[in-house]
Amino acid sequence: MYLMMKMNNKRSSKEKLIEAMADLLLEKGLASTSPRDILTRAEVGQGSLYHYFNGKEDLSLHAIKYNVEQLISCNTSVLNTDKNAYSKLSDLLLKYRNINRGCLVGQLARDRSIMENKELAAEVTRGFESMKQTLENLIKIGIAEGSISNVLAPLEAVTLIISTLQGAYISAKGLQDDSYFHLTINTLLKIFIP
Amino acid sequence: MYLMMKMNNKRSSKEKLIEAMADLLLEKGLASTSPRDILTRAEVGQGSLYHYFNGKEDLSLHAIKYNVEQLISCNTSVLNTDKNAYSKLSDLLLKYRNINRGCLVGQLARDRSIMENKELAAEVTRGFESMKQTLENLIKIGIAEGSISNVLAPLEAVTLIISTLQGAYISAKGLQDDSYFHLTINTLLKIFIP
DNA sequence: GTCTATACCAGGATAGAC
DNA sequence: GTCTATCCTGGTATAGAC
Repeated sequence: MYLMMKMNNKRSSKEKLIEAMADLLLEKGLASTSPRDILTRAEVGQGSLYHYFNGKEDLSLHAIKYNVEQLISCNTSVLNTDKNAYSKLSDLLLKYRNINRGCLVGQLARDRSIMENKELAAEVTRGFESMKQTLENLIKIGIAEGSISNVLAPLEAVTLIISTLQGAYISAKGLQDDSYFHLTINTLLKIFIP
Repeated sequence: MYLMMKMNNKRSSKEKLIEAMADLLLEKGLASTSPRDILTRAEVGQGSLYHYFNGKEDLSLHAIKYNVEQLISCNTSVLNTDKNAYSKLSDLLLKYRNINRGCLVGQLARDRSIMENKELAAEVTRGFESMKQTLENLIKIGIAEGSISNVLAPLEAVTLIISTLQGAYISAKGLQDDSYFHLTINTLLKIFIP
């Protein structure tokens, strides 16, 4: 019965609001997203927003958590394959990545309005930490099994990977040429070929 | 006489406005910077803003140009030393870089309001192209003189460097730990040791 | 050129009916 | 729970005096 509710594709107004906001945070950012935008996207009335949440920032917290969970579950599904560590790394950096939408947590970290709010920032940091932990484990396994080069220590490798991934979106944006995203990631991967 | 004016530290209202806006774009971004913010920072009255410029976005264009010129002249001064190419690369990535202010052009590329305006975006892209060209020349010289490793082709190297630099700011922000900025840059530099 | 006053609109939230 | 009406504030720009 409870499962039925979750599986039902008729989402509640509350869910619609969270998902709409989660999208909008990636698309327009917190400051530029107005209540109007949210209501239009969610297809619910204004009453619902203020019934379920204490305003925009409160809804943001739920939306950010939603995005972080999405990222984590996405990463988990990549890890649960039987490829070698290097292939998994490649998948993490290229699969499920939409250059227009940007990184699920990176976009949030770049949002000043979000990072200026301690509560919201903490949630974003949780996402980054998770990503970092996931990558660190993966690198260690890769080095052990020989599919990933050991030129860099795991922590160095992880730091480089996360930064480069985040920056790849920005370079592509700044140069106004999306091909730089893939060029960057492919170059990055090259470094880890044993 | 004309030089006198330029050397005079009594800046004109117009210059004050451009410099104030240039700062604010890095600090708060375009959308979150209001005319009030600008006037306060520039210490000029409201009349001046609309006398010299056609509103906020027009002023932004001048401010962005100002920042791009700053970056270029900054880079030029690093290149005009007699260190080897590797040392210059290291200086470019670490000197004159303020983690709180962010990259002079990277911050602008991350600003949606800026990049949505074709004219403003073009100026930001000019800054990126300049950075890219500067680095590419430097890498080629470094490879030729033997101070920079040739494991990566110049274009690959440049792409990786720019992306990683930009992403380093974001990782530090997302993880809420500035030490990741330097860890990232130092790891990046390691790759280019011959 | 610079100032003050004014106007207008949008963001964000509240109140009370249904 | 959801809707509509209303309200307050601040961003942005204009007008006209000096």
